[in-house]
Amino acid sequence: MAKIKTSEKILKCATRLFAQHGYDGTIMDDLAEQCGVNKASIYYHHKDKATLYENALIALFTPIADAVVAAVSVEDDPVTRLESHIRMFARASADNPYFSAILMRELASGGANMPVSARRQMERVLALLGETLLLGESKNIFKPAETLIIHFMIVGTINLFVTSIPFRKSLPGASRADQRKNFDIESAAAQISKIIIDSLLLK
Amino acid sequence: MAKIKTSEKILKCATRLFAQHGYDGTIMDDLAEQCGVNKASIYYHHKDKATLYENALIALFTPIADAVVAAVSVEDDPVTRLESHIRMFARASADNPYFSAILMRELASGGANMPVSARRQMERVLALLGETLLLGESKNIFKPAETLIIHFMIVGTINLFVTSIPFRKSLPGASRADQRKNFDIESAAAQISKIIIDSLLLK
Amino acid sequence: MAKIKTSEKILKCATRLFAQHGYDGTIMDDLAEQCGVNKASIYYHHKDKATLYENALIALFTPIADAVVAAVSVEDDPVTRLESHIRMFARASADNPYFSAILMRELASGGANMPVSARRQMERVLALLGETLLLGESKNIFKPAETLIIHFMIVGTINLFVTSIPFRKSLPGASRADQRKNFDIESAAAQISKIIIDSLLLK
Amino acid sequence: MAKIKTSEKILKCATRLFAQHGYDGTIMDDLAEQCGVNKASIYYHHKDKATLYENALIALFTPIADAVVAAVSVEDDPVTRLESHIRMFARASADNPYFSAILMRELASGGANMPVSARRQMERVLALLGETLLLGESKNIFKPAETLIIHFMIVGTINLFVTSIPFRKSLPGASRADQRKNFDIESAAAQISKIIIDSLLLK
DNA sequence: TATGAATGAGAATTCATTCAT
DNA sequence: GATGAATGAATTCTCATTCAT
Repeated sequence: MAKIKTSEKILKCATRLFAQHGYDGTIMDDLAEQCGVNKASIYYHHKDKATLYENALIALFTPIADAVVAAVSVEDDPVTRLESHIRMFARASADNPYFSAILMRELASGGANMPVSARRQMERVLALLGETLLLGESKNIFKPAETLIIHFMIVGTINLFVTSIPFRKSLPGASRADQRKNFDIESAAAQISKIIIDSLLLK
Repeated sequence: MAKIKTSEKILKCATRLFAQHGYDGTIMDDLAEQCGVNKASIYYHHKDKATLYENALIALFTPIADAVVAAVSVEDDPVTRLESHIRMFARASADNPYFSAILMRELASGGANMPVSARRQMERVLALLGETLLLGESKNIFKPAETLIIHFMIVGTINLFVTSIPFRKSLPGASRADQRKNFDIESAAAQISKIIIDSLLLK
Repeated sequence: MAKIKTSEKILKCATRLFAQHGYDGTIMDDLAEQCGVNKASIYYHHKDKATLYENALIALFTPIADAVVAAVSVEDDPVTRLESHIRMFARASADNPYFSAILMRELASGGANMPVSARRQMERVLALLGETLLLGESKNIFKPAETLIIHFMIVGTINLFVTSIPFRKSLPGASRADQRKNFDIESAAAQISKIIIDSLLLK
Repeated sequence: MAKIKTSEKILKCATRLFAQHGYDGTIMDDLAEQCGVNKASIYYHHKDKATLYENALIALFTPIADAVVAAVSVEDDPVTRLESHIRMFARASADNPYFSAILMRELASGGANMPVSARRQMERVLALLGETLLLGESKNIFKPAETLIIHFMIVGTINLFVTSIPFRKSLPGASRADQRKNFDIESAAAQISKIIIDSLLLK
C-alpha cells in the first residue's frame, strides 16, 4: 500500500487552497495544518510559496491541455473536432474543479503573473481551436469566425458553470430532473456545443 | 470646480486595486499612497478593509445592473431585448473594466463572500434575461433554453474579453483592422449576440 | 435654567471613564461620543489628555479631603475624631464612586504619575489622621500605633468595599437585610471604626 | 544549567509590565524588548495580548491562594488560623509584589474583566476566611462578623502596604528602625492581625 | 465655541521564511 | 525527512492631536 508522498499531499492540498482563496489569500500556516504536515516541510519540498504555486499550476493545467489535444487531434471532421474540444475541456474542468477557479483568478489579473508553463498550456488549447476553425472554413463547413471570441465563449461559460456548482447546490433545490440538467457537465457541454456550432455552420 | 470628496477618491482607487490584485492582494498602505490620502483617512471614511470592499462593490455593481435593466425593459421584441441585454452588459463592462475582474474573482470563490447587495445586482440581470427568454418562447420566436447557461455564456465571454484586453494589447500587434476587431467591445457584443440568437431562433 | 457648561460635562464624563478603564484604557473618541461633544471640543476645553486627567483628579480629590478635614477638625475627642474621619471618608468615597477606583489605580502604579495636586489631598488626610492618633496617645486613650498602617486599613478597606459594590450587586442576591448590610456604606464605616478603635483603646 | 523556557520568560516579564502599567498601558513592543525575545515569539507562545494577560494572572494568583490555603487548613485554632491567613497572604503578596498591583487594578475595574480562573483563586481565599470566622464563632471565641469586611480589610491593607513600598522608600528616609517598621511585611502582618483579632475576640 | 476631516506616530497582529535539532 | 521554535518585514488598524471652517 503505497503511502502518498508528502510532496504530493502538499501539492494537492495547496491546489485546493489556491483555488478557494487565491494566491494572496492562501496562508502557509493554514496549508500546513490542512495538509497535516509541518510548515517547514512545505519549504523543504517546494522551496517557497511562489514555487509551490507554480508547481500546483503545472500539475493542474498540463493534463487538461493534454486531454483536449489528445481527443481532438485524432478527429478529422471539423464539427466532431469542435464537439470533442468543448466536451473534453468541460469534462476536464469538471473533474478538477480547482482548475476553473484558478484560471479565472489568473485571467482576472490579466494573466500577468501566471507561470509561463501554465500559460503555454492554455495557448496549446487556443491554437488547437484555431486549427479546427480554419479547417472548417477551408472545407466550407464553417463561416469565418474570431477564434478568440469562440475560445472565450467556451472557457468563460464552462468556468462559470463549474465554479458556480457549489453555490447553486446550496440554493433551495429544484426537482431531480432540474438537478441533473443544472449540474451535469456533459449536458452543459452539449448545449454550448450546439449553440456555437449552430452559429458557425454555413446555411 | 468642485473638489472630489476624499471618500469617493478612496473608493475609486480601491476599486482599481481590488480589481488588479484581489481582496487579499490589496494593501491598505499602497491604497493610501496611490490615493494620495492618509492611511487613517481610509479608516475614517470606510471603517475597515472589508467595509471598504463592500462599498466598492456596491458602487460598482449597481449602475451596471441599472443600465442593463433600463435598456432592456423598454423593449418588447425578444430579439431586440436580448441584443440590448448583451450590448448594454458588454458596454457597461468595458466602460468599467474593474467590474469584470472583480466579478471573476468573486465567482472563482463561488460568490460566497460577495456582499449581498452586490449579489442582488447580478440576480437582477439574471432574472431579466429569464424574462426575455420566456417572452421569446411564448411568442414562438425562441426555442426553450437554459437561462443559466445563456447567462454564463454572456457573462463569461464578456468577462474574458474585457479582462484580457490589456494583456492582448501587450502582444506583438497585428494590423489596425485586427486591433479594432479584437478590442472593440461593440463588435464583440454583436458577435456574441449573433451566436446566441442564431442558436435560439426557431427555424 | 443654567445649561451645564461643556467643560464640566466633559470633566464629569472623563472622570467616569478614567475610573472605569484607567488612563491608558480611556479613549478620547469614546469620551467624545459618551459626552455628546465633538472630539475637538475636548481639546479646546482641556488642552490634552494628561491635562484633562489632572483636572479630573483635582476636581475629584479636593472636595473629599475638604469634607474629611472639615468634619474632623471641629472635634476634640480622639475617638469622635477617628469615627468622623472614617465615616466622612467612607461617605465621600461612596458618594463619588469614581474616587476609589481612580485612587486604587494610582496606588497600584505606586502613585508615581499622580498629579501633585491630587497627591497633596491624600497627604492632608493622612496628616489629619496622624494628629488624631497623637492626640489620643497624649490623652492616654490610644495605644501607640503606626499612622500609615491605620491609614492603609481605612483607605484600603473602603476602596475595596466601594469598588466591589457593582460586582457584588450582580451576584445572585441575598435577602433585603443582607443587601443593606453589604452595600450600606454607613454600616461598613461603623464596623471599620469599631474594629480599629477597639484595637487602639488602652485597656 | 537548564535554560529558562521562552514561554516562561515572557510570562514573567509580562507580569511585571502588567503590574506596572496595567493592561492597556503595557505595550507588546516594549515587552518583547524587555524580554529579549522577538515580538512574534510572544504571539507564538501566548496567542494574543488578552491570552497572555490571562496566563500571567493564572500563574500569579494560583500559588498565592495555594500557599494561604495550605498554611491555614492544617490549623485548628481559629486565632491561629486567622493569624496564619493574614501572615501567609501578606508574605505571598510581598514575595510577589506584582500580585498586589494587578489585583488592585482588577478590583478598580470591579473585577469584571478578570479571567475566571484568577477570580476563582480569590474566592478560595475568601471562602477559607469565612470558614475560620465561623469556626471561631461556633467555639465562642469570636464575635459574629462580616466575612467580606474582614477580607477587604486584610486584602485592602496589605495591597496598599505592598504597592506603596517603592514610593515610600523614595521619600526622605527616617531611621533604620523606622525603615524596618515601615517596610517589614511580617511586622505589618502582625499589626493587622492584632487589630483584627483584638476586635473579634469575645470579651 | 463647535465640528467634520485630516494625519503621524504608534500598536497589535500576521506571515513567509529559516534554523537547530 | 520531519519538527518546534524563532524572526524580520510587513500589514491592518488605532489613537491622540490638529486644522480649516
